[in-house]
Amino acid sequence: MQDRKHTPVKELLASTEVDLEVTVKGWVRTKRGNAFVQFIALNDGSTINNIQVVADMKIFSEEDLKQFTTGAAVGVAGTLVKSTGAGQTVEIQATQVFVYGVADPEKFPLQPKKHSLEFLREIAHLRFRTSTFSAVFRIRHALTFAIHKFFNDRGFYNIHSPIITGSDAEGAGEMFRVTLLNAKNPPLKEDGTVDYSQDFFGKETNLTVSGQLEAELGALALSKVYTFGPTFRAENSNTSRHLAEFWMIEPEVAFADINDNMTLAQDMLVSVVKYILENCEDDLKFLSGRLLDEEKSKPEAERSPLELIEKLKFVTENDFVRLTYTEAIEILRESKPNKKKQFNYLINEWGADLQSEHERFLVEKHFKKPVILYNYPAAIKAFYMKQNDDGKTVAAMDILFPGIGEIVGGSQREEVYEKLHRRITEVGIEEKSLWWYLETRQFGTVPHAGFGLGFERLMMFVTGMTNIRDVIPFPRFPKNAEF
RNA sequence: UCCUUCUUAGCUCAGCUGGUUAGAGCACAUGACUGUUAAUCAUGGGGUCGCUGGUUCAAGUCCAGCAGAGGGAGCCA
Repeated sequence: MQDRKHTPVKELLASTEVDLEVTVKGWVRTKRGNAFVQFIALNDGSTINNIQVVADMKIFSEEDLKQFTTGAAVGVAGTLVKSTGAGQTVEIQATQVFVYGVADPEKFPLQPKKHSLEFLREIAHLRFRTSTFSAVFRIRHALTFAIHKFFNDRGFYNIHSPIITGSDAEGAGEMFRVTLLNAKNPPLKEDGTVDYSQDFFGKETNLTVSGQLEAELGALALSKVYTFGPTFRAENSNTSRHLAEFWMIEPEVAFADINDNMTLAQDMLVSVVKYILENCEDDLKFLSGRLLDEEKSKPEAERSPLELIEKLKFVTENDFVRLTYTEAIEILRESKPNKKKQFNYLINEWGADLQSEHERFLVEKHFKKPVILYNYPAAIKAFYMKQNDDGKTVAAMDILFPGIGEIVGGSQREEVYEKLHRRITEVGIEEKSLWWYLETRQFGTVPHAGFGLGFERLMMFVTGMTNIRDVIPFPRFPKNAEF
């Protein structure tokens, strides 16, 4: 049995031929039956669907199947036949069985029943074995592939930006320090502060919070590049939308402005969602059903008006709304919740930062579709963004998705040396820490633009999972680095 | 970090205004049943009621602290 070649369950289920001798290897999901015949639902992760193994108890003894319990790893040889039962088209009439690894039913935590996502998060080493998580992680693979495919098809080059960075000026959030210095007794400088010149890199280093600045350097030679890698934020964020370690996609394009940037982001989102709709139908159907079940327990007002697949199609079939920050403020100021003072933060004047409740209102109530907001007040945005001619806004854009909020944040970058330099001084960043970034504005600078897409946020949208900790295999968040 | 809710069997939960031996469903074990679809039916075992302290004749239940989790907010992707 061990040396016998086996066929993935996915292929067996798709087979149009029957009466074939086949071998299958996988994990037992459930076993049921009686003294005369036993049915085993077997899954090998190649698909969400199980194959049914039928064991005629005239051939097998009870002892043979005793270890075929939920979670056990087994091999089965037999004949692929048309099923006489209702739940499946084909099944395997077993002639030989083998147990690779037992799973003591008294101790194996997964049962053939619904478990809470919170419980499964505590056993992340086993949650791959559930239908929900196998579906989520198959989709995670497909989405990764679709993103690389989209950029490759468009002539982008993938850049590997560094994970350990010596730059502390990205300003995207708190960083994780990378050091080999003795925490109890670090070398000190004369003024009593830690002397990082004696550390491994001879300077302070951290885990990256963004690959954007490095991507810009690549774009100013290769024209179109993107990064797709892990990023780290040491923020004490305890929400269902934040992780300490997450994956980000950051394209950067030379000779491009804010409008090109918005178009690229929209095209990318539509393209990858389409890819998932076309290639992950079974998994999407399962997740959609799961979501419907979950929503049944919610009050009607909180339920989503569209089921998962409809929601994805809605994105691929409708244009995103584009409007400026200024227009958004007008809409919000005149909105019912603002006039009735239902917002926690009322919108009174231009310049206010938009809160989640405002973004939600625009996306979920007012437009009811993805919204791209652009031309934000300079005061509430990062130093590297292109300063518009009006003297008060920058060419920044955010894409807001229903249920998730900000999924993309990007901008045209400031390519004029003097303007960038002035802004860096204004916000109080040490100029010499960004000498290399500034220097690109002195040698062959061009207008360029890019954005950052939170991969896990996109995963949440595509899978309908509502907690970001459930769309990454081993989530990292405050007080948790298990596994 | 702030607000709020929660923590009872392996899992999902019930346990009212404190009152004798803490319940259910699923899972598990045993038995029954000739094709099941998270099979069904019967019987059975299984709990230091998150941790520490307090109030009380009496605490799963009330109070305080701590820890963890959920939801919301801030920061953002």
